[in-house]
Amino acid sequence: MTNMETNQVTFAKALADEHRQEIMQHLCCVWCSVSDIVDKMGGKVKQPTVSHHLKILEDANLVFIREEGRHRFYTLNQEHFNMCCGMLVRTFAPDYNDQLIPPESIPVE
Amino acid sequence: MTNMETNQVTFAKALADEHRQEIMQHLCCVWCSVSDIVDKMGGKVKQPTVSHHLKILEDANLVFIREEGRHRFYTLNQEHFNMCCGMLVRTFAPDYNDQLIPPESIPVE
DNA sequence: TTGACATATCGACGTTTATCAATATAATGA
DNA sequence: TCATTATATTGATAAACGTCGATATGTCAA
Repeated sequence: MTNMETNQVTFAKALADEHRQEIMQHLCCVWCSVSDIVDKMGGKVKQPTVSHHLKILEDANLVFIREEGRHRFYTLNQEHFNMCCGMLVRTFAPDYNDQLIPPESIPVE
Repeated sequence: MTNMETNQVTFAKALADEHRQEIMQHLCCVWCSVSDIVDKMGGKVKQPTVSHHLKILEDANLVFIREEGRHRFYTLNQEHFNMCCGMLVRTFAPDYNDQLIPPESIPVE
């Protein structure tokens, strides 16, 4: 393993495809089987392609997976997604890192 | 123009390369000429490659450019970077979107 | 005006990636 | 058991991408 890429690059690569982002939208807040996603993609891509994209999302830790019989259900891992975006902002937009304020720092009235 | 890609895909593609991310780090909070960057990359890539990467960042609106004589200075556009990350979180991590609160929504005491 | 410097562009090359048809694997129901 | 369904894997193909040497373009200094 000579050329291990960083988390931030893995994350960016996972997002760097139109169809993959559309799949991610379909998996946001919802559990879907592979064939569900194929249907939702409306013929734009075939089943093996969807499986391929899901594998990339899985390798990037961007989906949770639940196996049930012959089905495999996927949903978006929002927590990890949020964490990656946080890292990106801290790395590449440090001037804006303070512009969002964590709720616990706000005094109750 | 049949196949215009979304902002979020353009943004992700711009980040989806190890060397490009390293260049972005070198441009964060600092103005650099092209040859400055070539030097900072320590021989990993040549000048035409750096120019190529800078063009991709420029097309993604991720750098500010200042021309000065025969030099071209670049620096990271943190505001746009931050905005893109915000869009991504709203799109793909809506459950975490409320965990950070914009300052203007907080009443002064 | 000339030569050196800074950067962008071009053209070629090898690698990576997205895609699909075909097939393998595995679970289900008849 | 057997046909069907759901998904993953394989192998092939084309397109996209990163890289560099060579070169074009433009600026500066002597």
